[in-house]
Amino acid sequence: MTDGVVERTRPRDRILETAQDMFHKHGIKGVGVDAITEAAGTNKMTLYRHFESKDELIIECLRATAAKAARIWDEFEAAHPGDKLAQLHAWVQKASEMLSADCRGCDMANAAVELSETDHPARRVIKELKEAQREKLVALCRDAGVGQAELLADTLSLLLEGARVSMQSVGAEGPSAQFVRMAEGLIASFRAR
Amino acid sequence: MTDGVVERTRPRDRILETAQDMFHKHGIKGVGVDAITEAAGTNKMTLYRHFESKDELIIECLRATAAKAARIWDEFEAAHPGDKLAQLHAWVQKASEMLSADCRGCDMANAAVELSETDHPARRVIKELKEAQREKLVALCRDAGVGQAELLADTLSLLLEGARVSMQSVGAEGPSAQFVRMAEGLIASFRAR
DNA sequence: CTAGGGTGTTACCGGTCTGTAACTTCCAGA
DNA sequence: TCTGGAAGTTACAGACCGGTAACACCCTAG
Repeated sequence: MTDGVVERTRPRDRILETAQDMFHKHGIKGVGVDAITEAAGTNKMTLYRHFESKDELIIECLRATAAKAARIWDEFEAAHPGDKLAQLHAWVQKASEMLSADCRGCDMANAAVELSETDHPARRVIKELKEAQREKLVALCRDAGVGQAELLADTLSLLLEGARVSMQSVGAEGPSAQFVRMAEGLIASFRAR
Repeated sequence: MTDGVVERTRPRDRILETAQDMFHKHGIKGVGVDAITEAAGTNKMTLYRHFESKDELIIECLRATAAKAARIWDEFEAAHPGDKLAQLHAWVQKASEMLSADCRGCDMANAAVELSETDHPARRVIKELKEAQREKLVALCRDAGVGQAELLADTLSLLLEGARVSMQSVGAEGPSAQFVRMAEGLIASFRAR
């Protein structure tokens, strides 16, 4: 009925995709494994045959989400081959599009907030994935010919991270509405030096 | 023994203070009312005589935290009476000090992430408190003689919000380490126009 | 046709959660 | 000294949680 993911895919894939969606919408601690398996059209035993624990499932979801995000970078390269500055502007554009009205923020950042135990197994994965994203943006800024590429990349990172969390507390009409203006202003300012 | 808040204060005050601390450290969904009352040196019945539900306690905690934050603004005025630009720099300084190694971020933003249900009673409170903070920063920027005060205030807001969530995912050595440089650069840039 | 692995089903374990009931204890103020 | 309200205590309800055991099923590869 309302499932949508039940089709002829393997249970493991359905669980992974459903869990990603539900973790994103309702938060990690807001979703139980029972609810995930039911929405995925399967059952708890099958989940535990493929994932040794809920924590393991969380980690796999984060990896899958990061992999999806990484694919977007390929689109930038495909749309503007070799033109790194255009790709940087495309990044700003894409980022602003993710700030839609019902934005629930970055899954990795949200997970870091929810999983407050410093020794939670997902934390090191989050750190790794976030650092990889950071290096990508730094490289893009550098290849776009910007001086102080690290500083620009870090500033843009914080702006986006802040916009995504700000949306959840004050909504889309808050400070995050000005994200494109801020980001483009920063890029212009850094390029002028 | 390890309590520290037990003293001769009223149970309601001890519960409120303890709950603020524990919600901040472990997250809202990561702390049960039993744990709060035990740490506060009281019991569950007393909690429910003073707060009609956990949600109500959450809201009171957020209000108390916001009230504490508001008091910091008075310190700025006391330290630099009438000098709004100096107060703005003091804000940057104070903000960066909050980005210490074990920073757990903004309680309101964290709550917004954790309480994903859009109709949760705490959500409207979070929005109100965050909007009040925003207006304060806008007024400070304007009174400091900055053109486009709203844009500067919103940019600084997003930067800080981003820095606080970034700390939780990648740690203090990540992008948030450059917060002061970014903020001061922005202020200088806006003032130059 | 048959064997076996992936899957579904049901029931259960021990623990935790919010919230309540009924009763006792304590202490301050009259 | 008496009294009334605040606070503590114990027990419990009802729900949900992550995770497991035992068993039935079905479909495909040989």
